[in-house]
Amino acid sequence: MKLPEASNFIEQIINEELAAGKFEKRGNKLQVRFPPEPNGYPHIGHIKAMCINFGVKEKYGAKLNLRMDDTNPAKEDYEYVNSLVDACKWLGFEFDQLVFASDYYDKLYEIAEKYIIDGNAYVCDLSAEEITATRGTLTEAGTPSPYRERSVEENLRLFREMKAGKYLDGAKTLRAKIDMTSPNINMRDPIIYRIAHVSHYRTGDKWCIYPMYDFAHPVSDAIEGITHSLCSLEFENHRPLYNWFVEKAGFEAPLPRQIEFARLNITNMLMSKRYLKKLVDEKIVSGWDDPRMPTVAGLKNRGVPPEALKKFCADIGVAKAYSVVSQAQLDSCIRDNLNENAERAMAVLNPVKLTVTNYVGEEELSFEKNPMKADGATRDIKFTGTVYIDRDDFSLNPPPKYKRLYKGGTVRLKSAYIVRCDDVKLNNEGEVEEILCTYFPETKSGSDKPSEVKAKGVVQWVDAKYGKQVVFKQYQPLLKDEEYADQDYAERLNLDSEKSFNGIAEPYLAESEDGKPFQLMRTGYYKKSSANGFTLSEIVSLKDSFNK
RNA sequence: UGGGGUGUCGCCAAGCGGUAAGGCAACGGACUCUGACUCCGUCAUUCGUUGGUUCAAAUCCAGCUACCCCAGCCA
Repeated sequence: MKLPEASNFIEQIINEELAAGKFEKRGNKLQVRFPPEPNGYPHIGHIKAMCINFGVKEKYGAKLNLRMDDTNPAKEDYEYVNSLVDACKWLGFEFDQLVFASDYYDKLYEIAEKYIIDGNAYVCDLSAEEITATRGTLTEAGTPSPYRERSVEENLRLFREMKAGKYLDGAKTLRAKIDMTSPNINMRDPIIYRIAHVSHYRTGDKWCIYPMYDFAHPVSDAIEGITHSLCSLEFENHRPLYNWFVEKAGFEAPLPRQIEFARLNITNMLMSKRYLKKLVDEKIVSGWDDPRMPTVAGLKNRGVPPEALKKFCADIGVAKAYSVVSQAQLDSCIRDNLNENAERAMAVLNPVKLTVTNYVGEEELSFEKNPMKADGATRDIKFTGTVYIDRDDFSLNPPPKYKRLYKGGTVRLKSAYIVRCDDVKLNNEGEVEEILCTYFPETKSGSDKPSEVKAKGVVQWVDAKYGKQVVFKQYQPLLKDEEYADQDYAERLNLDSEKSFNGIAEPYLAESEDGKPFQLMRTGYYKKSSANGFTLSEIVSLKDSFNK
């Protein structure tokens, strides 16, 4: 059998198993799953998990189910399952089936009865507080529940009564009979079913008992025939329990294997669901798709190409070491993709008038749509000699090596002409009101003739007559706020209260008629120290363009 | 103080007993009608630490140390 080249330790494990013939019985057909709980919108952390799972699907021709781990009716809703499905679609990930843990409720119930019959589970009358108290601590063993030795018949009767709705929430639980003295606290008779008279978004009021994750997840995996159950590091301690539930349920080999990897952290980006939900609920942001959100919807809204996110995930790799990836690495992937694919437009965010005093009339100039594409596609832009340039592109006191415009200096108006600044009009406050220039006809963009006149810099401009004015919606950056951010978590992400986080410092967004996004790339900063090249905040979705 | 994990360049991360890949960042320089892009060059005698095994160790063994996870009827 020819094995694909493993690109991470998980695939390495898979290759070893394949080589050992572990899956021959099932024709070496593998199966994985992406199992979010539909209780929030997926964020960039989910994308990493998707890339890992869909990566196995693509590399090994495995089957992949998108499974909603919906075992806690209190938090889940269709709004979230839709957001999860949308995220997969947008990222171009095709799953084989959309399944729900709640599809398995009947089967899960049957297996729970089997545990009882086999003497592996019992109904416990202890209250939540009592269970906590008897569970022991990290260093002390727990004590067995007084209900631990009930007969199979009694357990079965009680469990059926639980299901029938005879008891109040919290009155009883079904517990796995494992080992109250286990050093692994997860093995100290964990709860399998709890009573909750809560309506479920899919099963309605059919059930008043709901399975716990620790039981439902491994068994769902086994039911589906999952071979590799990939999850994040915090479930490592649950693995023995995962195996216990699968084995005691009586499934046949090859049994699903849980493999854990480190979840994604990015500097200056807070991704905890609790935090994001709070931002949405308290209307700090416009919604889950606010462009400042690290959600898939937010990223999409911001103009981030899905391919850039996949590239990012491929670049950062998969490992078990706790890590915080620098946001610069994400930005780099986005920039690369945008630079390659985005159509260009010129825009000025902070306009100042520039008049070419020796220019009369108007003409059409050719503007390259994307200098990275070899097709030479252009669009026409009009020039009348009166334009706006960005205030940052002119200086009254030019520092050394300044490459843009200043009095007496020259600069090229991109795609147009080289101009020389002759004079500047100031207003009462001493601010620049108008820049007066002379242009050099022979320097017209595209002309082959070498000109005497040279310009070191190039600036963007917008024609005063034909340029479109767009109202930018400028978002306030989200700042670290004790009220919204988990302090410890924030500290680990190197959050600096002085700086904005969640990826955007100054997002400018504008709506257009055709909804087609344009990428605005500002020219670099003079000061290399602050940013050599643009940062993410300078590449924004411009849903309209100037001089279009 | 119990158990489970992890420690390789500023940040990710390969490496799996034969003498430290790659990406991001940074720094030089070339080029440029976006100070971008592109290009070329620099960037770990050293792999948490101390010992041991070996002709040979980041890789094997032992001790130490740091950090992360676990005591929800959440996932």
